Amino acid sequence: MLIDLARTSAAVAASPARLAKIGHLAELLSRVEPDEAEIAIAYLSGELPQRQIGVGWRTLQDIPEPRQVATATLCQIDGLLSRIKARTGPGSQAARKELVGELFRSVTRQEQSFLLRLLGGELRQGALHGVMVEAVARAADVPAAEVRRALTLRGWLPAVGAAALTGGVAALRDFHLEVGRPVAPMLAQSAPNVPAAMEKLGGLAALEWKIDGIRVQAHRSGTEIRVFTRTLDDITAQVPELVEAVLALPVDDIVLDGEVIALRPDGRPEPFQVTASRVSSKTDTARLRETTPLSVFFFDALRVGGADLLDLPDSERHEALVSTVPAELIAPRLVTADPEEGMTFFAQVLRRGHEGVVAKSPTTPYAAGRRGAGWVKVKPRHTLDLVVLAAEWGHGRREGKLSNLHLGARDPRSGDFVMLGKTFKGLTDELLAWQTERFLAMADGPSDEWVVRVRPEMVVEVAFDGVQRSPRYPGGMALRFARVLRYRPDKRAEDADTVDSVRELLL
DNA sequence: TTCCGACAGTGGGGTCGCAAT
DNA sequence: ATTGCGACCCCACTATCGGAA
Repeated sequence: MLIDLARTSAAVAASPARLAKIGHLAELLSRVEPDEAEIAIAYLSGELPQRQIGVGWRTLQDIPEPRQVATATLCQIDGLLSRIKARTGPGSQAARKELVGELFRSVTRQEQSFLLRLLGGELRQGALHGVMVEAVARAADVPAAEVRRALTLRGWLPAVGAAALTGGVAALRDFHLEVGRPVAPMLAQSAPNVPAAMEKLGGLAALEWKIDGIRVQAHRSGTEIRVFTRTLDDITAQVPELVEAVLALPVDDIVLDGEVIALRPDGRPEPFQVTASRVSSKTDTARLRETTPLSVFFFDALRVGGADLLDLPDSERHEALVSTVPAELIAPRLVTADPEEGMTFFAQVLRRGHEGVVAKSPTTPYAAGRRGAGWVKVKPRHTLDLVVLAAEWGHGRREGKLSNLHLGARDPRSGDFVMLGKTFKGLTDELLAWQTERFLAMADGPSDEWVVRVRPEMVVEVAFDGVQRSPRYPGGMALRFARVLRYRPDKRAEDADTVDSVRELLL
């Protein structure tokens, strides 16, 4: 029953202790029917078996009154969500809205609350994937490592969890790396500079170009090629250059990890926006590849010639990569234990216009789907002193606190401030409390339900990765990945950085 | 007893496709 | 032709729990 999940979710949200959350989830899983296990695991880890159904925050406004008695089963809900997803074409928005209304009319208030959070993509119960893996392990009475291993190879926890509940360890061992079925890619931690990254790895490190493009996982079985993104979406049709490159390799059973990027004729990278536009365009690919060709840089091999390499150390996987893929398709790499040499390599990468480096431990296996300690990325960081123009009320654990800051640079000609973007990052609870009080006292001008405008007096030091062209902001530029470093009460607005100094970074 | 790895949460800018206006 | 929504590309950072040291 849906009500069982709603109650479990509420209990999970109410217990701060992770072990207690795991206990609640495992208890539910231990009494779920086999044919509904997959749905239950998906919902309670914040996912839908349909993945996306075309319903977002807007469609979830104006929810009808609930009913009094809970009767909905998981299969009924799942069926309705599939019908919603299937609605496409003219009239589909109204049809979806109607079906969403039907869905919410058929459940109680507590179930509505659960479904709202689930469909809105914000479960807010302090448990998603990571906690659910532990809960599955406990409910199925199998080691969590076995669940994680199967998940690595299958990429979809509801399927793995359902198998564990019905078939135990034996069923989990049946999962293998399958060519054509994507594996959750390994992610990197970060460090402020190359020596720090190398120290994290224990000295010896393989440094590779960090390319500012789109992560790709390329599968080939015979002459069949499939290309997947970080979230395991299939983008094969959008990247014909990559398909041809993989088809030209001498091995026909292979899984590679890499990055695609649009390069200019001189070999320097286009801005990320250009690559993103090219890769997400589904029409006119033939013409686009003439004007904006894609290049690929592979940096890992998960399978070569029928052999799974996930558990091998990085150095051996890279050897396999080098022996199968031509050098011009591989991210340049330097193995060194010398921080000085590492810094030189970093400087060279930046001079060529690329984003930074990823330092890798030569000994670590491929930690699929995890932010493994074996990979550490390093990027340069810019900072500016900007002026707070407004602040937005936060959500969730930031409810009642002014959170998201509107940032402006000084325009020396007009004396006005030009907005360059927003940030909510880098703020501690203490800082959130302080700025809420402070900005309410500084409030000025028209404020609405979400935004409190303030007198442009408070200077804040902001770190960011770069400046990009913006179709949205008045100065035509915006900061990428802005985050607060600290407030500068010692500075006045007149001391803040100007739009001219920001524009210089746009080059 | 302290340290630190892993997770969840809180949102950022930009782009596309599609349906509605 | 334009606008709004949903989905997805890139992402940083803090708080917290609980096992490791």
